[in-house]
Amino acid sequence: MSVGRKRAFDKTEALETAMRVFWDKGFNGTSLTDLTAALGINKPSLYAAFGNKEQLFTAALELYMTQYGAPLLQRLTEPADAPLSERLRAYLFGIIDLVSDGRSPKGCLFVRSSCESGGAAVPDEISSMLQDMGLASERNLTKLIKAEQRRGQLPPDAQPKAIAGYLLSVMYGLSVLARRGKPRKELKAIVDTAVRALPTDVDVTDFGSTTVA
Amino acid sequence: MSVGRKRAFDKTEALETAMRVFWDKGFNGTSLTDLTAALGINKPSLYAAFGNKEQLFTAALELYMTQYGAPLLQRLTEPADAPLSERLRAYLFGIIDLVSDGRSPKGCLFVRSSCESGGAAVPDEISSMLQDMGLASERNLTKLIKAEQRRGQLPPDAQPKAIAGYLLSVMYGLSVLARRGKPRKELKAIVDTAVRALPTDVDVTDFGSTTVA
DNA sequence: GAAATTATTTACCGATTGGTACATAATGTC
DNA sequence: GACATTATGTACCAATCGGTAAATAATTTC
Repeated sequence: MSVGRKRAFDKTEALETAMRVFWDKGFNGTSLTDLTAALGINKPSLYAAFGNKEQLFTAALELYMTQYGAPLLQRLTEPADAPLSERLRAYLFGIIDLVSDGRSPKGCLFVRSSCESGGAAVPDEISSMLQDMGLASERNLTKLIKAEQRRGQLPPDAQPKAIAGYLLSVMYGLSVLARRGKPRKELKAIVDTAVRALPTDVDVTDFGSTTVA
Repeated sequence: MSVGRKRAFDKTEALETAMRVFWDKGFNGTSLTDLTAALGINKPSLYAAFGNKEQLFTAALELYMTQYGAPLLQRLTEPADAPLSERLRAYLFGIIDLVSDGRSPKGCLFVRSSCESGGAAVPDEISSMLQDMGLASERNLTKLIKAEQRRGQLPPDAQPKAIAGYLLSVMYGLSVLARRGKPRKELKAIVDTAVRALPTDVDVTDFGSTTVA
């Protein structure tokens, strides 16, 4: 197999730990000392395994999105026979569980990093990565909303892009409120309000386009 | 009047500039060199005028809230004869103008600072200040919603706390999206969706509590 | 004009930052 | 066991961090 001395730590596990440190302290707020202390390894080992701080952060962010963010997406489509409002509710409840889990830092790593980035305080590569992730998730959500509209889960005059942006806005807001420590129960009440408010589950089967008069 | 050498810079103006640096780079991302460079003064002058970095930040945050945030609040109550939905719309449009103004850093200083704080990466005093501000604005908004409900601008079964949280959530989300550079027009479409969705402006004058059958 | 007071300038402080050179230890190949 | 290869530990680097001591410049009071 591989030649040379074996790594004394689990790389996947170390990345997971690093992710949580960034999640808690942000990119700028996390020092190499924070990382090596949390991972229990020295700097040369960290650099040999992950490159530099910036590369470690991008790897951690990718892990976060694929391991924590992406799995929730299936709640948006399954079960397919459930009304859209219920699937949205399930999805947003999943987001709440993620951003207000007592075992993890409060809030969302992606949201906090997005707020931190943009200026000159964060490397450009990280900023553009966050930008791309944000735009991609927005496109995907818009596409999904459009499909739901075609299925009759939303009125024909609804604007998928605005609705997708609206949902993202609520999601991001939940993350900020969770970071502040807002209790899970209250976050769920917000989601209930946000979902109930949407023009979903209107019965748009065409049983009379002319009003009843 | 005052004795001794006169300050060579305008303190108010300097605080305004410092605020914009923090707004752009965050507390951790802003160095004293960033500040002294932007203000055109050197460190001892900065320390003599504002204390230390932490105190300068809190002063900047307070300026931000009173000068940029607070004035928008009157749109929530005036004109008093306008429907609640229109006032909410006007308020949120004001927020959009604030967080996506080309002449200022994108996003909201309060939101980005809230995301940055909480962990050990930001001094406790700043974190608790942000916490207090957040809770205060939530209380105020809830109180306002309750009053509107009493005036009949919201149905009696609406939950003021959840609605206030919902509005804050949308607001905060808008700030995150604005930070990412989402165009103003799209942000306004989101607000339209968010406000139209609310159960406002329902005519709750009691013209029949029993359904029509 | 002397004294007291306040601001600015220069130069510096110890600590920490992200990052690395180098010697040593452990592993597989031959 | 010799050798190539990879990881670890120590010790270090220049640069920057937040913050300050001390000398000088400007201003009011007397």
